[in-house]
Amino acid sequence: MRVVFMGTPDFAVPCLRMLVESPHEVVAVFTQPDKPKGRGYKMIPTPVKAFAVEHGFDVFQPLSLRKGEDAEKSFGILENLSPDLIVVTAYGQILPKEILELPKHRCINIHASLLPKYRGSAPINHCLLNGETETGVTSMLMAEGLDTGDMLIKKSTPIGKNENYQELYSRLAEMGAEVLAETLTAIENGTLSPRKQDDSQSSYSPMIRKEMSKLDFLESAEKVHNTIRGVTGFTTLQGKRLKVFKSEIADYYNNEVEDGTVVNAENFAVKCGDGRIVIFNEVQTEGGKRLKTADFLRGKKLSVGEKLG
RNA sequence: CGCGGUGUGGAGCAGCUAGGUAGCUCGUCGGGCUCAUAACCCGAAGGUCGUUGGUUCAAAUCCAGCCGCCGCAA
Repeated sequence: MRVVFMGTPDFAVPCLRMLVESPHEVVAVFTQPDKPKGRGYKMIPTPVKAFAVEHGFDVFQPLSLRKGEDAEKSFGILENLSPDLIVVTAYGQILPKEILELPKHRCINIHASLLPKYRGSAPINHCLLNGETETGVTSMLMAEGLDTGDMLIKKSTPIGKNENYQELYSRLAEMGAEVLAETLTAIENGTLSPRKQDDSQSSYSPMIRKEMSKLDFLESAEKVHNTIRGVTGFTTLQGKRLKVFKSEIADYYNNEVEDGTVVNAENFAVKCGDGRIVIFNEVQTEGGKRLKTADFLRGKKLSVGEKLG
């Protein structure tokens, strides 16, 4: 099949790689425009673009597919390419009806959740924030609504108790490629069996806002832990910003100190609102590297009784 | 030219403000103690102090450029 691929972040790369390794022909790659990013406003290509360029694909980066000059041009390009299928995953743009109906086999989307739950742009984060124990990847036939299309193939996986966003993200990205492969096979064999989503069971996961990652030690240890896992928590230690990447919940309690107090300086254990303790396992201060707590504490003096936040 | 931090033996840091013997915690190696241990004791190896140049009798430390890593912001 002649396939057009649309995707933007790392999550989409395994799917594109899968297409490269398949017998299908990738005729074009669409990705979001490069944006000035990082310190000094350097222009950074999207991961999908970097991969696509490396493999010699034509890359298009329209500002919008829905309106304006770019949208018209893009539609013209797609018409000319006359793809059999458009594969979309984590592209970051909504496709207009004309495009959805253009390819012979329509457009399919790879989404990182067990639909109809966690529709929207940040399913993985919200899954972790809510302390889900299972998630997965679903492929669907794209419809006009946001992630509302009929489901094709769904794979699930348990979520580790202390698994964080990055870990789950990369697992699901690989799983996405598997789901895509199976979906393509089904399309070729004509064995697709689209299933409608049960809208009454649906939920929506909006974009992550900075404020969501601020740790609030008045909350329960579980909530704090889930924030760390889902969106990488941050707080303040000795006047400096401290990011927390990994954590676990201790099996003991402490109701004698204020919330947010360090109760063990040897493993960076902090008391939370419900009296339970969260242990930080991987942290980073501004200017510093990301470190395992053991390494972090070798150079940083931390004492019991210190308050965070 | 967005703001700021940082680069010191294998790891994490101190030392730099007021230039002049390279320090701490840990790891590694050797030995000892112990029924035994990631515990304890003794000892050893290992560093062009990111890089280039400047100031100086003397630079990890002061000055300038370059490179790398990171926080904020976008």
